[in-house]
Amino acid sequence: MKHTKISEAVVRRLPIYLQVLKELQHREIQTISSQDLGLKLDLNPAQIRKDLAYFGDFGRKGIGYDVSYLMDKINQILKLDQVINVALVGAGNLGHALCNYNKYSKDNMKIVAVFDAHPSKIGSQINNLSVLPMHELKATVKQLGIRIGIITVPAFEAQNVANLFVEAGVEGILNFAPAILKVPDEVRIHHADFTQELLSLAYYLERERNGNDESNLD
Amino acid sequence: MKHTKISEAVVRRLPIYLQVLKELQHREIQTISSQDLGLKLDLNPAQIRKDLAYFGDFGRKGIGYDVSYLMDKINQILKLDQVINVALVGAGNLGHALCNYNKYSKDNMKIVAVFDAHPSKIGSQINNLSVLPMHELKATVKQLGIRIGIITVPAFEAQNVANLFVEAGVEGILNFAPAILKVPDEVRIHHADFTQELLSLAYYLERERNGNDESNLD
DNA sequence: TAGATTGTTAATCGATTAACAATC
DNA sequence: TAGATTGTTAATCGATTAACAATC
Repeated sequence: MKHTKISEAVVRRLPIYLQVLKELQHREIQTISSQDLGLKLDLNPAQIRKDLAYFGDFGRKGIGYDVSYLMDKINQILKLDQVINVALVGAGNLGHALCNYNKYSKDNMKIVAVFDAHPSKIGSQINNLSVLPMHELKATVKQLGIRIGIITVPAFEAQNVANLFVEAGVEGILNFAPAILKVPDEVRIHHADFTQELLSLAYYLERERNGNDESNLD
Repeated sequence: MKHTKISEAVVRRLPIYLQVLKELQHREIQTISSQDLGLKLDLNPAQIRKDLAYFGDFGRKGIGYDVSYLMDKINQILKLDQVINVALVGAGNLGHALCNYNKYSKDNMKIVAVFDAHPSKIGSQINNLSVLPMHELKATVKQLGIRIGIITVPAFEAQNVANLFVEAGVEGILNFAPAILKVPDEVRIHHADFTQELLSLAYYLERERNGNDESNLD
């Protein structure tokens, strides 16, 4: 099946498949069926087959999917078969955490430059990268062919940083600040705002465990 | 409109509404229409009205929504009108980032205990909380009435930590580790795995900008 | 061969959007 | 009053699931 436009829901599941496949490979399991993948991920096997079939015929009838082969294919689909350079702005704790994480990750996305606006941060080392001042952002992005920008600054500065990234020519932005950012349509923006995950989690808690027995909302 | 079961998609939008409302309140704007909210958030106004109408009649025909009133209502819906105590396991950079962020946030979710397995971390201070050893987790959760657990440990330890949280009786878990965790149905689990956001972002990049002009996937 | 499992079509389910009467 | 905007029903759109022929 070819090039219907792929829905976001499908794309968001691909990294999850990849995660499980990595684990299977680690455990030296050669082959997996959509059935078993579905069990691991709480997903319908038909959905998994359909997701994968958008991109090609990766499985074998009667057998299932070859783990390594499928990993390769999903990596290709996600464009992780090429090196993708990433820049990060905001050398705080979160910025540190991402850089560190990245250091140990085995995929082709690499944070290759870190920026911060605060003079006290500039020049400090985050795993063998020197923190650079903001005015070097544009030139660095061009020079290193950086294609993705990560924003880990406070909310009130996030839009400015996004503007700088757009101006510098990145294709995608991953924003960790709790702010809604406006960018041109051709730049893809993803939000990774954990406060939102936390707040929506609260919805599912039981109400009023102790005392304070107010009437209901409605 | 009352108690149809509310879909997850709706619940996940509530914190976003809250975010915009906060900003409007800050700018001393009293009232907003679904139209204008929709413009700010790139959402269909009908959807916003429908989302809110699941929970009550919060708007006024011909006028719109009162900003403060709607904030109060959404806070109630999300149960943020009560104090919700949170524990965090994993005092690394990411753990630090979350604690710090939390310190400045004005809502009622508070990280009130931090744990780590590593002896060198135990006893160290993260904004006026002492990092506690894992064996105190259960008792502390009970004692402080902790209802949500945050996991910021490496992937291979995440399931163990989740088990401890479940055993201690938390109602919800926010997992930052790139791992699929199994928990009983009665415990709600949300994932905040930025690697997945990053990988799915890569999908939307242009393919092969320089050289290496391979044939297509299919 | 018989059993397993894919890729795909058709059926179902759910979420988004349009439209509009009610009303501020 | 006239204009604006809600809450809600009906229409549309899209995503998930079931079912099954093809085939390893």
